[in-house]
Amino acid sequence: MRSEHGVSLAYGLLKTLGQSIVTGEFDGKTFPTEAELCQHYGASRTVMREAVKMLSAKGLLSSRQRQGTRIEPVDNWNLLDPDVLRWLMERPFSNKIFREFAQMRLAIEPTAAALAAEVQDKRAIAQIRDGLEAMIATSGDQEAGLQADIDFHVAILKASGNPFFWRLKPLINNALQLSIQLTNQISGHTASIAAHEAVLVAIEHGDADAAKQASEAILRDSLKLIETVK
Amino acid sequence: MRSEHGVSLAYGLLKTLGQSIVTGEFDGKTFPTEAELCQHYGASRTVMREAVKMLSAKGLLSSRQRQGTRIEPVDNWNLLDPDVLRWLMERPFSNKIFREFAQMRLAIEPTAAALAAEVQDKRAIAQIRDGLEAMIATSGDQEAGLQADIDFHVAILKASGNPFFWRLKPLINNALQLSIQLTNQISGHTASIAAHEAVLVAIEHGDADAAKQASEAILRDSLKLIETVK
DNA sequence: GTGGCAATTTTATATGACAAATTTCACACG
DNA sequence: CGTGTGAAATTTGTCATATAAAATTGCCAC
Repeated sequence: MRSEHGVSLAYGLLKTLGQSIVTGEFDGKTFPTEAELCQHYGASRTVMREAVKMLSAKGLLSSRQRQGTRIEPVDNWNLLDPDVLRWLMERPFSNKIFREFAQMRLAIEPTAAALAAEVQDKRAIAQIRDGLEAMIATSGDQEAGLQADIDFHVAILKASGNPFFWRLKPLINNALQLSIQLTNQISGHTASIAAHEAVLVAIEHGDADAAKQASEAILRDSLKLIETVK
Repeated sequence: MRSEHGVSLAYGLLKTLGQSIVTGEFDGKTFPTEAELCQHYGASRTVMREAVKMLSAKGLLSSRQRQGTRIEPVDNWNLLDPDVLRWLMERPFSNKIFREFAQMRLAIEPTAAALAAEVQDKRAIAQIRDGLEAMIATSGDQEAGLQADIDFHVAILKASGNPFFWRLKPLINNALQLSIQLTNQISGHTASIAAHEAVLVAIEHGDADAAKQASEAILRDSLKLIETVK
C-alpha cells in the first residue's frame, strides 16, 4: 500500500531524516540549515523543504525565518502518527516505547471489544472470526500466524464502530510486526487461541462485559511478555 | 504557541485546504491539479506543493505522477492529528465525532488516572491539584473555568507517565475548546467539582481503582451531555 | 552604555525549465 | 475488426536561481 512513498526523493528524505531525528543523531548539535541538509544529502532545496515540511506536520521539526530549523521537544512529536511511531520502535533500545504502547492498547482494546459486543456489526464481526480462523489454520507458519493475530485485533477495533479506535490499525500493525525483533517470538499467539476465541464468542453473544474481560486478559499477557524484556 | 503557523502562506494553505477537504467541498469533483490550485488560491507552485505535502503527511491526500492528487479515503485520515481532528470538529454537524471522541476519552482517561495513582509523580499530581483549584477559583468566569477543567484532565494524562496518553493533550484541548459551540455550555464543570476532587484524592492516596471509577464517572456524565445534542 | 541603523543570515516565496511516469490515442499490422 | 506498439499529452517530481521577509548581530554615533 502506497509503494510510491518509498521511491520519491521527498519521501525518501522524510524517512531518512525522521529516523535520524528520533535516533538522536542531531542531539547536541544544532540542526543543519537547509543549505547544509541539501549538501549533505545531495538533494535540491525543493525536495528538502518538502521533507522538512512533512516532518513539521508530524511535530518533529519547526522552522522560522533567520533562526533556522529546530527539532521540537519530544512532547510535541506526534507519537500517534504511524511513521513517527515506527521510527521510534525501529531504533535500538526501544523496549520502553513498546511497553508504553502495550499499556495504551490495554486501555483501548477492551473498551473496543465491549463496544463491538454492543454494536453488533455483522460484517466486522465476521472479519474477527476470519482472523481467528486464520490464526488456527496458520499455527505452523510464524509469519502468517502473526498477520492473522494482527487482523484479529484490528477487526475488533473496526467492529467497535468508533473511528478513533479504528485509526490505531496502522500503529498496531507496525508495533506487532516489529515486536518480533524485541521478544524474539510471535507474541505467543499460538498459545492463546483459546483466549482469542473467548473474546470473539463474547462479542458474538453481545456480552460486553465478558468481551472486555477476555480482551483485557489477552493484553495483560502480552504486556507481561514485553515487560520481561530488559 | 507556534503562532507562525497562522501567518506563512504554506501554513495558511494547509489550513484552508484541510478545512475544505474535511467539509467535503471537493466531493464528487476530481481534486484540482497543482496548476489549478495555484490559480485558484493565487499561490506559487512551491508553497502549494508544500501544503499538499503536509496534508499528505496527515493522510488526507496522496499524489502520483501523471494521475494527479487525490483525497484519501476517510479511513486513512489521521484522526489523531490535532489539525485534522480540529478541522473535523469545526465543521457543521460534527456531533458524531464529538461523541466518538468522548467515547475514546472514556477508554483512556480512567486508565490514565489509575496509572497516575500508581506512578505517584508528585510534580504532575501537583498540576492536577492546580487545575482543580483553578476550577474552584474561577467558578464565575466561564472561559477561565473551561481552561482549568482542561488543565485538570491533561494533567492526569501527564501524571500517568505514558507518553501516548500525554499526547492526547492537544486533541483534548481542541475538543473541549470547541465543545462549547456544540453544547452551548461549559461541559458542566462547575457542577462536578466534587467529582473532579474525588479523582484527585484517589490519585493522591494511590488508590488506582477509586481513581479509575471516579474518572469514569466524570466522563460518563460528559458523554451523556454530548449525547443529548441531536 | 545605549539607542538605533545597517549588515548578515536563514527561511519563505516565486518562476522557469526539464525529467519521469502513466495514460491516451492513433496507426500499422495481422 | 482486433491488437499491439509507439508517439503524444498530461501531471507530478526535481532542479536551479532569484528575490523577499524576518530576526539577529554588530557597529556607530551620541
